[in-house]
Amino acid sequence: MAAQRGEGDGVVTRPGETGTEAPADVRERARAIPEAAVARLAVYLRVLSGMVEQGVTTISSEELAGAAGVNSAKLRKDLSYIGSYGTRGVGYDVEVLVSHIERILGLTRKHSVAVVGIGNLGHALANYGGFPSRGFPVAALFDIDPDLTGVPVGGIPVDHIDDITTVCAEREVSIGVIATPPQAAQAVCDRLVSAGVQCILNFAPVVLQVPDYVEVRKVDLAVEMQILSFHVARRADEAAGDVVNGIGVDGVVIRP
Amino acid sequence: MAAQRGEGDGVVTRPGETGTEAPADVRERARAIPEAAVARLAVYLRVLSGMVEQGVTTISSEELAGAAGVNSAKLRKDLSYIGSYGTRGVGYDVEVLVSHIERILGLTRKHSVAVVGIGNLGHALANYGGFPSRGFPVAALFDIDPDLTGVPVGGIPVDHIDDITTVCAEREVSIGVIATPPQAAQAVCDRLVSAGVQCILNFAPVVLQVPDYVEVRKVDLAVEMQILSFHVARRADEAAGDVVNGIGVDGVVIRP
DNA sequence: TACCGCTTGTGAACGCTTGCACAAAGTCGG
DNA sequence: CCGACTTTGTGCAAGCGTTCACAAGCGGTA
Ligand SMILES: NC(=O)c1ccc[n+]([C@@H]2O[C@H](COP(=O)([O-])OP(=O)(O)OC[C@H]3O[C@@H](n4cnc5c(N)ncnc54)[C@H](O)[C@@H]3O)[C@@H](O)[C@H]2O)c1
Ligand SMILES: NC(=O)c1ccc[n+]([C@@H]2O[C@H](COP(=O)([O-])OP(=O)(O)OC[C@H]3O[C@@H](n4cnc5c(N)ncnc54)[C@H](O)[C@@H]3O)[C@@H](O)[C@H]2O)c1
Repeated sequence: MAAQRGEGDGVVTRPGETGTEAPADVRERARAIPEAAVARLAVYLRVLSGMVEQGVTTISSEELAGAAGVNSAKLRKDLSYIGSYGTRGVGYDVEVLVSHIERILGLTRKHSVAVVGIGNLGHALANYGGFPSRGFPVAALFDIDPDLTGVPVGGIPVDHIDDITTVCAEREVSIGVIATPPQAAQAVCDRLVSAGVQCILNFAPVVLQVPDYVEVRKVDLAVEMQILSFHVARRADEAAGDVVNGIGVDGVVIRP
Repeated sequence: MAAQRGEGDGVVTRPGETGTEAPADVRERARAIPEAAVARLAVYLRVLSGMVEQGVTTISSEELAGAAGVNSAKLRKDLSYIGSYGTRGVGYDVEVLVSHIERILGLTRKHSVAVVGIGNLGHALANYGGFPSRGFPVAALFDIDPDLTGVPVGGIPVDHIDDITTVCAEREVSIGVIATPPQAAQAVCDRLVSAGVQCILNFAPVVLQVPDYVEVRKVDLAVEMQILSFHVARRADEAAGDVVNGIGVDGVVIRP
């Protein structure tokens, strides 16, 4: 059972398995791409797509880094993971970069998405135009409520959860999105996995148990809020603690 | 202008500034809490809250780690950042742990939330019961659409975006949530900051520019999808590349 | 052609995070 | 009261990720 990855996670790169070390082949010098870099590549791609629309043809690492909110050295290192497509003294060709990032992220293929749980959040997701436009067509919607079955949401009729296996197979769903109440999330997850879905995006505030070969990412908004809350508290402590040499109200040093 | 933190970010802990080293005070031995640990503490808190409801009074690091999907050593280290509240040979008192995590995360105070942009996503957020129940009451809703002004959503009437400064001050909003179209996000962000909001959760797929003292976290679902897509591609390459010693179709080694 | 200035790509250092392994410390049964 | 067993808390080492700094490379110019 693999734990899912999520927002606050630090190191998530799969470590190269030691032990069965393959011979030092020349081709082995190419590196695996750190997951943190993958996440940033997706951001660069979005920024670059905007650049293309504005008619920008060339961009330097400094400019792109500024637009993406990262350090330019980090940006160059991230891009170096996918190859050397820049021109020294000039910068990067925007369209070339876009196509290479898309290739690495596997966006040359379409990835059909299924949303399970068509409540408040599920409706918003089904209606969201940002998924199809970025290569993730929403191909199926599921709910347990029989009153919803057949009702079109965002142009797609809702199927009953019991049909999940056949429908997912028919429509070649590769990504499942869980937007059910937390109590139902694990069961829904299990059904998605049985249906052959190997990538899951989970909005329910529960830790899902899945086989190792399934990739789970979670989005927990309450956790995001709590991290922000921590920073509010940190700031308050800082302000109050300045007079006592940086010691927070609870005796915990916030900034050493 | 500080870049916002988000899902895939790795190291986000503010490094202790070297140079002006304060005298080695006894109280200084306490450590700052790494941001990665803060995110996990929020998860532990959620799991522990569930335990309380189930009537569990004591839990070992092994059990809690399993329920939270992390290594038990990591869990113990995370908990050690906030103090020593376990009993050797027994485990942790669930309620004690809950209260201490809540204290560290600043949840003893209520943090009022304002949602800006009451469209598909804004409606879902306003109706979501998970925020108030975890200490984040939604105190204000804003939209630019005059037809929405005054309409109650999730029990709260929508205010016009032009009133953001006065309303946020009146209701002591400390967290702003941006759910507007991307084109409007930066302007909305600027207005929130002017209104004194120092913590922002951004759903719009844009990189926000904010002053250093403002904390931004972003949730970009398309980026999440693209990370999943990368793993799909990785897997496909792995399967295809097994015959050529782990080399992906593009010559990029996915798993060395 | 030779030089100059600019930008990329990357080796190396540094610091954070993780995971191991174990002493310390407490409980429980006898 | 003691000894065996359980579990915490943490020093330490290894692994990643970030950042610095600079040689290498390219276009433009004289
Ligand atoms: N609404 C939000 O803004 C928001 C924000 C963050 C997280 N979440 C989380 O997302 C999830 C959904 O939230 P929501 O507000 O949309 O809830 P909701 O109650 O509005 O919708 C849940 C839907 O899931 C369906 N459902 C229940 N059990 C099911 C099952 N076994 N199989 C298939 N469908 C099932 C229900 O019929 C309902 O339509 C929850 O876990 C919630 O914690 C929601
Ligand atoms: N719907 C989703 O599931 C989803 C998922 C991921 C990301 N997002 C992002 O969230 C944002 C909102 O998505 P949505 O689907 O709810 O869009 P939407 O068009 O349904 O709603 C946007 C709302 O913002 C309001 N608005 C526009 N300009 C404004 C301004 N200057 N000030 C205040 N309000 C303003 C509009 O009146 C509208 O009510 C977008 O940036 C989108 O990319 C949405």
